Amino acid sequence: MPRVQLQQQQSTNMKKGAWSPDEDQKLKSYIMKFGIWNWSHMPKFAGLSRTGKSCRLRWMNYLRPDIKRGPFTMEEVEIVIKTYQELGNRWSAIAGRLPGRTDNEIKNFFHTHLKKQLGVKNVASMKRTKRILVKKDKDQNEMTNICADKSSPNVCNYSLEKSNTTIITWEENEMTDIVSSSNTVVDDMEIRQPVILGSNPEIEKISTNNVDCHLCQFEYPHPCTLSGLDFFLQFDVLWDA
DNA sequence: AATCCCACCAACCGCCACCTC
DNA sequence: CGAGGTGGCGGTTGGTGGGAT
Repeated sequence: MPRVQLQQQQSTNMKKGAWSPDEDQKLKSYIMKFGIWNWSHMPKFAGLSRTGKSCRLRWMNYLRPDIKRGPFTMEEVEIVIKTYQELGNRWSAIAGRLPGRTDNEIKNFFHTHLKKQLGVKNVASMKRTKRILVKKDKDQNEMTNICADKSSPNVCNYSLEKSNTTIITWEENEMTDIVSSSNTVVDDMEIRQPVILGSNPEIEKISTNNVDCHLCQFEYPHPCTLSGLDFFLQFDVLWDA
């Protein structure tokens, strides 16, 4: 049987939805006793009618003993914002810097509290962010065909071989715009290599004097000295308004 | 009191990378 | 080298609760 079909069949026979306290107890006690050996096969040994994926998610995001619950502290918010600026939407990497917090929790927090303020408009742009970062991780000196969406007239398609130029997304650029617009908290913004946007939905807004030029921005990660906490506090004010 | 709206968050889904055979 | 299995990641969805009307 094809893999996808098998998965679908297994999926339909499995329980879905919210976990009951009984299921939680079964999974927790099984893992405490036998450890994690194989998520796919564990459920039936634990007496659960759940997929391995579902069990893994429940354990990782809720049942793990080292999970930290409750509202985010200011320090944690600062780390989230800083790391997002640095890494983009790599939630697991961000979670790695926040002991006890899960990627899912951080992602939810970001989407409910920070996304609007940071100007993240759509999923496609976030996917681009990921693609760029993966490429950078593999080869710091090579950036090729980063802007994949050739269907849009506003989307570029560059090939930059061994260049110091960095491509950022439109949303990252907007973040930079937000930061740079605050004179009170930004005290040192050094312009280095030009940055080419991955996508610019408002390309016609480009001006020639670089004041609002979205093609010439700061190196990514830009050397902004604005702390994440200040950044958050700014938005806190906006939320209250 | 009823309804609507919205924020929150747990959970699901699809995709991808890695590993093993 | 390719196929299949598994784990991990990120986007999205749907249920729920609380506030507003």
